[in-house]
Amino acid sequence: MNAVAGFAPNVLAAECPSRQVLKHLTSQWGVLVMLALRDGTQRFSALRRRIGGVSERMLAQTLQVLEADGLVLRVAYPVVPPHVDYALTPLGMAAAQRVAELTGWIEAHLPELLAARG
Amino acid sequence: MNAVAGFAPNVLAAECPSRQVLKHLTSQWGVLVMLALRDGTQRFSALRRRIGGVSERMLAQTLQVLEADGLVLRVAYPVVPPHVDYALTPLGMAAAQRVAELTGWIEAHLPELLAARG
DNA sequence: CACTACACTTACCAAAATGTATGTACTTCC
DNA sequence: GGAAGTACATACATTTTGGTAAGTGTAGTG
Repeated sequence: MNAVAGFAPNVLAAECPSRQVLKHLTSQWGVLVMLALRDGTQRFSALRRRIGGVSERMLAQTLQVLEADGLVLRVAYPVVPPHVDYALTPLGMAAAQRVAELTGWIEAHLPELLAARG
Repeated sequence: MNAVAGFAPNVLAAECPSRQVLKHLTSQWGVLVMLALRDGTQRFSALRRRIGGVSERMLAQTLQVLEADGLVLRVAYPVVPPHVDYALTPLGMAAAQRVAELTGWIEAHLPELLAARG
């Protein structure tokens, strides 16, 4: 399939660039941002209210990282007061689905998980 | 289904206990440990060699947290030199599957993800 | 008999993640 | 006209995370 194969990405390898993306996607706020954005385009402050406990600083930073990875799309309207929309790119939607499956599983099995704490 | 319903776990809520589990599973080394353990029971030092870049300290710590969550099973044989086996519990296997789907997706779409960096 | 392997633990330190507080420029609401 | 909302940036402090190095006790390996 890949004409320029010869290497296969592997997250278990320390030098593999996939590690970086993994870190971004599985960062504390990265996960929650992706999740929140699954419901569609939202503004910065809406996201902030939606994601419990996130600070402005962390939300801004996380969105920038995710945008740089091509997972999140940022659209700023040059108006006052500022208006900026955030949404998932097609790539981001695919990633967010996997993230949602993980978090969904956690939520569904939380009783069992908590029961493990003797 | 749930006789004692009245609350639904939601990772977007700051106080929800699911947040803790999420943090453990998506921690830098947590992800990789779960992934590595999918191949079956392994010993500490084998895991250490398998997971690129992990230190003894972090591996030990991560395994303990995952064990406390009921995701990883630790079996120590009282022999000298020490022999300890680590494996996924049934719960852990289910979780690891979701984790693997996420990392698998990242690995598969790494070219596109890296291309986003202009 | 020195050395390595095993599966850790502990102490110490550096680096990264994160929170808090503040400022911005302007507009709408009360 | 004072307050709140908007989407951040920036400086500073703190918390968390992670690395390094050393120690443990015994047994097999050269």
